[in-house]
Amino acid sequence: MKLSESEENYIKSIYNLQEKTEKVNTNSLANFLNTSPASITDMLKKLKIKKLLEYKKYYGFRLNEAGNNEALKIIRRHRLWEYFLVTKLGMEWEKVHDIAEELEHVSSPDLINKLDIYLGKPKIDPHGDPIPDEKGKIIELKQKALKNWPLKRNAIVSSVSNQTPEMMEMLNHYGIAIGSQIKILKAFEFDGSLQIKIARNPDCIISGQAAKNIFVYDN
Amino acid sequence: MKLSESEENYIKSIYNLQEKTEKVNTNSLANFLNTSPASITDMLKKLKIKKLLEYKKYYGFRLNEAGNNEALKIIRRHRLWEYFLVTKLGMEWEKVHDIAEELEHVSSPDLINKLDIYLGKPKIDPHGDPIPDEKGKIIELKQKALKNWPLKRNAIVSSVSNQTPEMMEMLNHYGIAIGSQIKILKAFEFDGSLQIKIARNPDCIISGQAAKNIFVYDN
DNA sequence: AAATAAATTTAGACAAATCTAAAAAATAAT
DNA sequence: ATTATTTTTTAGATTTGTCTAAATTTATTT
Repeated sequence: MKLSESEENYIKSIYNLQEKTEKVNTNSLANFLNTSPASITDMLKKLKIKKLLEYKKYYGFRLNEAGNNEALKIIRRHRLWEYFLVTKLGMEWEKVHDIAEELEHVSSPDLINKLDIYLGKPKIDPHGDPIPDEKGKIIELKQKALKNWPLKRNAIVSSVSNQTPEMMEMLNHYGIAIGSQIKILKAFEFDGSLQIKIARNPDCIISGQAAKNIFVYDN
Repeated sequence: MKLSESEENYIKSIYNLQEKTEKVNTNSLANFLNTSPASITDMLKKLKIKKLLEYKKYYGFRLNEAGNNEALKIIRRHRLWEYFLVTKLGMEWEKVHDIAEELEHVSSPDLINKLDIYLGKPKIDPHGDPIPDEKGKIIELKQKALKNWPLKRNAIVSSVSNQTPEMMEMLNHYGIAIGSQIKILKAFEFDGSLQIKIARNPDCIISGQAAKNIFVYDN
């Protein structure tokens, strides 16, 4: 299926939001993409016509199987390019996202498969996210960044990727350590910050930055 | 200067056509880009407003210095990606053009400079065309593909890149050999074929395909 | 040099992707 | 169970890049 750059961006974003919630709603997608809710509705109609979306007016939407497959192709391209930028060009993993965002729209399957082979068919990208293979299959990670964890689901802290003294100090302060029980109570879309509950301590708020660096797995 | 993908395509095409003729005209650019002449006029107005073009209504146009610099940046990206596709991903040089055409619009200077370093700052792309450096400078090649040679300018055949028996047979037939005097009398934009004069032989027509593989230099 | 042909530009229309403001529907609150 | 609030959709406008058809300008013929 031939998709415009814009359609691809919507599909990818819906896919990403679906990781956290069953059904996606207009406002959260508008917020995520920095567009108006009206634009979202417009695009939803198009994607529904293209049969990539389950969408009932006023009641939210989600990708159907075809939509999911398209999303996985886009994500595969994105993550392979990120891997390339970090491992071959020596860019820092915090800085490659925007460039991969552009490269991902170049959609020649031959290019992507050759790139995949050249990179040694990596399974995980520099941010710790899995890279779909040519069939769209992704390895199941027990471990995920806390920022990608669903709301209100218990987890155990498995690792911390940015082990600076400042980071460790903060974790200490909140009583977060490897093995801690953790649960997200609320996610603020505005800045990615999270209200969390650690073991039996009182609730606390951590930044989106911190939430990218704390990894957890199922309880 | 921030340019749209479309603007970039026009600028690059004008640059390429300028290699062969002093002033470019509406119809030849329309033909080159497979659009209508009316679309060309529309875009010329925009590029003139952006001060990238010298353009006098009805009398043709050409890039000014700013336009040339933009063109060189786009061409640098295009040729570096072609080099990457051939030398790193193992694609064939006849097949990389379309993909490079898409990749060239990703315009992060940091990306391109890191790619350049990674590739070893190549000076010539897989088609034998020079790659502009970060300042837009290109090495002066005495040797150029015949297809890029200006009309009615004497040249000497310096080499032939596709030395298949079929190719050699044809060259033989026309009396084309290394060292032959050669001159283009007319170029057919439709298929890239050329009417040429070799030494004192009668005129003949060669295909665009052949014209890509015959290299010449100044007399 | 007047008529014809070719090239170029203008006028007006259209699709894609976006917006703002207003209307409609669903949810929450009293 | 009404009312108020929030969310979502519609209506109508805008920008970019494109088109066709008609008008204009330049070039070519006779």
